[in-house]
Amino acid sequence: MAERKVRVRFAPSPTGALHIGGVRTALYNYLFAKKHGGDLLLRIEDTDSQRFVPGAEDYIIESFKWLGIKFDEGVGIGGDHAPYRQSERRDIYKKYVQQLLDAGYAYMAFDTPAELEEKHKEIPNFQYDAHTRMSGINSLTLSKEEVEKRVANGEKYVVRIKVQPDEDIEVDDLIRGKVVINSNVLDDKVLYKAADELPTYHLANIVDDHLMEITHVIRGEEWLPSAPLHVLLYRCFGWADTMPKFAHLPLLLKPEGNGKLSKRDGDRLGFPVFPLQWKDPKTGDMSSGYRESGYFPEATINFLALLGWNPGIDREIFSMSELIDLFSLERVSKAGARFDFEKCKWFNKEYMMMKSDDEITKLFAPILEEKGHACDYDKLKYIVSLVRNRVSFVNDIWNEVNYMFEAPTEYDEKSVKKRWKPESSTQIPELMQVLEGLDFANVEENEKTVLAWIESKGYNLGGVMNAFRVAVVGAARGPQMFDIINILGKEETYARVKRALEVLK
RNA sequence: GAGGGUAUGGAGUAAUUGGUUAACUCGCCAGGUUUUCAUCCUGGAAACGCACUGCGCUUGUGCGGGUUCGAAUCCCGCUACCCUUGCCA
Repeated sequence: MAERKVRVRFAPSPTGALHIGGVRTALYNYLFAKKHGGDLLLRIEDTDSQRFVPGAEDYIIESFKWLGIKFDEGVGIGGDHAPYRQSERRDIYKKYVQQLLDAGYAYMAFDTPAELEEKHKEIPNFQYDAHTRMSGINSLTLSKEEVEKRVANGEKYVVRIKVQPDEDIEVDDLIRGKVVINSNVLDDKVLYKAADELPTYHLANIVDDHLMEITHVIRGEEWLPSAPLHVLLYRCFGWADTMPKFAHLPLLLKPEGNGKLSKRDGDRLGFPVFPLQWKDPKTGDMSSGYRESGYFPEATINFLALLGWNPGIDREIFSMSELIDLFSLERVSKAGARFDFEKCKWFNKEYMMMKSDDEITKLFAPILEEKGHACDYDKLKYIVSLVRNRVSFVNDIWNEVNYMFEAPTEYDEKSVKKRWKPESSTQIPELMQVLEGLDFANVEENEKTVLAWIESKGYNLGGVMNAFRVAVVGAARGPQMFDIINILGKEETYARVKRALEVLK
């Protein structure tokens, strides 16, 4: 076979917000494609008319835009293989379904859902397959005339694949090696529904992957059991020689216990499982997103990349281009990866520390405004520079600087107990006298002066400064005191100390 | 029930493809630095069992065997968990 250009796809269903596991699948597809100079396509698999959710498609596109995962072709971009929305490819599927029917690889089945349910009840482990299909109502058991009559009457039927029994089907998986399944355990899966004139996933994904010249199918582990069916379909169509290679990714597991990570876990444990905030159009339920929670897209990507894959080197912080460079399916692990939210936060903090003061200040400015405070840009940048390494999120900065904008209304009990000593009541007024003649903007000079004074008096450095801190801030927190009073200014500092002395005694 | 997949400290994972003392990161604990917090630095516990600050062991990569001079890596059996089992994807 001639060397084909690598082409992979991410093919979500527009049934709601994009799950973070799906994001990781898309990421691995992206990394793989870019690593090999190939293309990544975005295909929308909306063949289930029942589960379609308006807005989901836009949500998906916006999510990837935020994350920095760029598609080369697909919905929202276009390309040579359009349309990329399966609901717009009806005629294509119809043609291929007919091909299967004509070749005898598939048949029409008229059994109603109720009839099938009945069979499930009657026969234990019932499945529509080689052993049971002859007792069904289908084009294999009905006369040609009867079938035609039913179709002409507009009777709803489905097309099922006719799986040949007693055959070992091999699936070569790039991550798991060879997986063999006997065709006896496969059922005659529904390929097409006449009711909405749409194929099911199984048929649509094979037809589209073939037509779109997909070379590698990288998808979640939940697809592994149906992979043999897909192999069968490639054979039925005569496309076996250009069949894509498969790679089934390990699942993202709940942080504790077992099972797939779900939306509920996020709600329950307090972390997002969606890239962007999502409001369910039906229920109105809000789900938080990484973006709104203050995660940087690069941090989210970095964290996700290392969940189920590792580059084999002792480093954890990687840019997208480094990830592309390092990525390989061989280093994807087989076992499901438990979602570690703490690690995710750590990543964000690392990225936070890599940002410039300007970047962070610009991100924080609107938050400050929201809190009802205005601040000169340069001053805000100065403030941000003082506290930025104490938080993991830009959103958390407010909690570190609120006292710079609002005088304390009460004093933290623990801090007072530990830091406000009897001698503080005399030392602090003395300190205020020392400060009186100083220019608060001269931080270094002031520090030098005050430290010298403390030493000359034989006071304890920590004792004086911490008491001062409690008086001004209201608690034992914050950056260096001389920076704080510089920001507050003389007037405000004196007012706060005065009040503290009255309250704390 | 059936079929498939997976298994290394609490979590993510590494281990030159059979090579000796199971590494790294997060988290946790302690110490140092500091004007509090954070950063930073150093150290530690943590992979088997138990009456878990300790003790034990037939030293331990889910469990039990086996092959081998040597096993997390290979073989056999088992267990647990996960996925699939829709006219969903």
